[in-house]
Amino acid sequence: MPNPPPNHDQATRLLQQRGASITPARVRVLQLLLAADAAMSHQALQQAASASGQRFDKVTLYRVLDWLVAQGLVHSVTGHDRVRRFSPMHAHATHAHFECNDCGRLFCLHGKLPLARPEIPAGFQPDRLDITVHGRCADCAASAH
Amino acid sequence: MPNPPPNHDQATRLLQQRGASITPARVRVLQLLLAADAAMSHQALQQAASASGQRFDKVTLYRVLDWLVAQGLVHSVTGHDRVRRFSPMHAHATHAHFECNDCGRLFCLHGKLPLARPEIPAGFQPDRLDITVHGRCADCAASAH
DNA sequence: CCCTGCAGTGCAACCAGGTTGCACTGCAGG
DNA sequence: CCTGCAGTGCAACCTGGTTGCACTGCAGGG
Repeated sequence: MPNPPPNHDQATRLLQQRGASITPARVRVLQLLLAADAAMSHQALQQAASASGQRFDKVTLYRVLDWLVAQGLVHSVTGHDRVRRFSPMHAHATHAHFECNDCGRLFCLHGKLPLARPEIPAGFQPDRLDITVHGRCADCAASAH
Repeated sequence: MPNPPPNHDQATRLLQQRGASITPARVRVLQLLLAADAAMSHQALQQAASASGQRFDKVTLYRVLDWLVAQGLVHSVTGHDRVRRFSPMHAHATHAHFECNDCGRLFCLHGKLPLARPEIPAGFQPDRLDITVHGRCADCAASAH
């Protein structure tokens, strides 16, 4: 590797910007999330971390993730398998997700969105809009052709 | 009450249309769902049923619900509290949901929708679109004003 | 230098939604 | 009457997630 650690730096920088204490668990989790192409479940994170030699307790992971979400650095999505998955919060106001029917993976879609809202009954106060597209991800579509 | 049971008839009729065996559990569950103004969790269903004198095992409920979903009579939504909630499937192709941040209840929105799709990366095969509006339901908004 | 306090971590027990395996019931058909 | 099968109930189980508590390491104050 020609240059310093990949998104380790970015992860550390993001944490520093928050003025928060920089612990190995936080750096590693954020780093993994930044490198991932799909949202990661707590379990995937634990495996990925321990595969690279850093073993964290699941409680530590949950707490780190809660903390990251509270800091606004990460957001969580619950798929229909009832498992929370996490991915780094990029700077788009509203964004959609894609959930694969076959492998269950969850991706963030970055394209811009149709911003029309559905009709809301009287008295309801809308706040945020979640859009999830279900279907087949590129990998599953390819392997099933 | 002037006329025969409320949506008991409707529930029975729907089941008959499917040519399926009509069991007390199926009728009662469908009846409760038809009467509800918000999507019901399995737990809420169990309580509601046993409050009206019909006690069902939770396994029975899960199976009845699975069956109803498979029949297309009911659909399930998973809120961010990771609990599945069920509501009768009406005849709208796409429809949105409203999830209350305060009480966690889930409502189906019946109005028509903006049908534009977000941009999908190459290779992905979209299939179905889920839209969930988060915010405060009428009750919670009123009691918090 | 020791004492205190506190954030982060790990371990173990726990909780709740959901599933599985199996035995029981009731009914239709031969 | 026997057989088969759908529906139901019970109990054990699985898993994602939470809670309580003890341990560690470090910063700040005497």
